[in-house]
Amino acid sequence: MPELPEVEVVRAGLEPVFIGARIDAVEVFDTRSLKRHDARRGDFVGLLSGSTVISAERRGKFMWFPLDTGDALVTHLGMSGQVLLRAADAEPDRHLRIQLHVTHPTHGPLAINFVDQRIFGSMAVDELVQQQVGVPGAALRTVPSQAAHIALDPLDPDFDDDAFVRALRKKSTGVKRALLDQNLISGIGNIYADEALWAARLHGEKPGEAISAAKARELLAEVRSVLTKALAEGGTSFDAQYVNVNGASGYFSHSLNAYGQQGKPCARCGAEIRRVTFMNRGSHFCPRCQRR
DNA sequence: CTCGTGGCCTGATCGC
DNA sequence: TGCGATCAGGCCACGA
Repeated sequence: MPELPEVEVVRAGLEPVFIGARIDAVEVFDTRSLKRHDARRGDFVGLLSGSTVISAERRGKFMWFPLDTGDALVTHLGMSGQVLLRAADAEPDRHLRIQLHVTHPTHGPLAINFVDQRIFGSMAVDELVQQQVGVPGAALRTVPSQAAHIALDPLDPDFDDDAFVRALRKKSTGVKRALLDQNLISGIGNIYADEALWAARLHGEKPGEAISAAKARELLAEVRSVLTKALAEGGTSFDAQYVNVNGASGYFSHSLNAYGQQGKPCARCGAEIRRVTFMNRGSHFCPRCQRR
């Protein structure tokens, strides 16, 4: 459920208290939350203990926190993950999977709780690698090896619009599948895919190769618009002290035009929004505005 | 190589 | 009241 805007809100909220914090101790309550951690690189707890966080980064839905050891703590929220900032002596949260005990130079001792009901998310310690990605001539990027295959997100200044349009227009598969392909464009999940397709008046099952270059650029513009609006709403709604992204209450649901709107009139033409199952997930669209 | 499907996972909800 | 089935969808492994 957390897509780019929600993940960015978490990243930005953690940044001021995480940067400069030393990780004193780590408790893993459920090893399933370490499924993306490669144990051959070493013990998760051992690799983190005693290290200091340098920065807070994000690409698409991956977040990572480079450490003074040269590695990075990688976090993916999956479907239901949260990173909750708590007082050091706070009561444990429900579904607490991993807890970091940290000390920050000015904020003092804190607990950082990785909470994840459905365990689609994860934490890992991974090595950082350098890569060339994005528009030609863009500066080298440093990224965890496990996120190196993830494309830049469309809000990244180095995102290559031309390359995206070319790649989309070579695909025989539906445009929604392409929007959800994190190797092509990152940060978009089911909700904002449906929203962007509605705004661009595109049916999600329309093959990429059947979309004109102009329409592809329009879609990209709508993707950016949807993500930017959600980011602006999310950025104002969270508590600076406690970061809390929750699929139910934290979602920017009051401004949705397609997702979850089945049975309601289309805000543009009044036709009834439909919901169908596509790619094993719900797809919401206006049958009049969005023709296949 | 591209494309499409199944599996992981828990809790809320629904029908009987 | 209880119980099984269904649904939600992030990513990845795998097979065609």
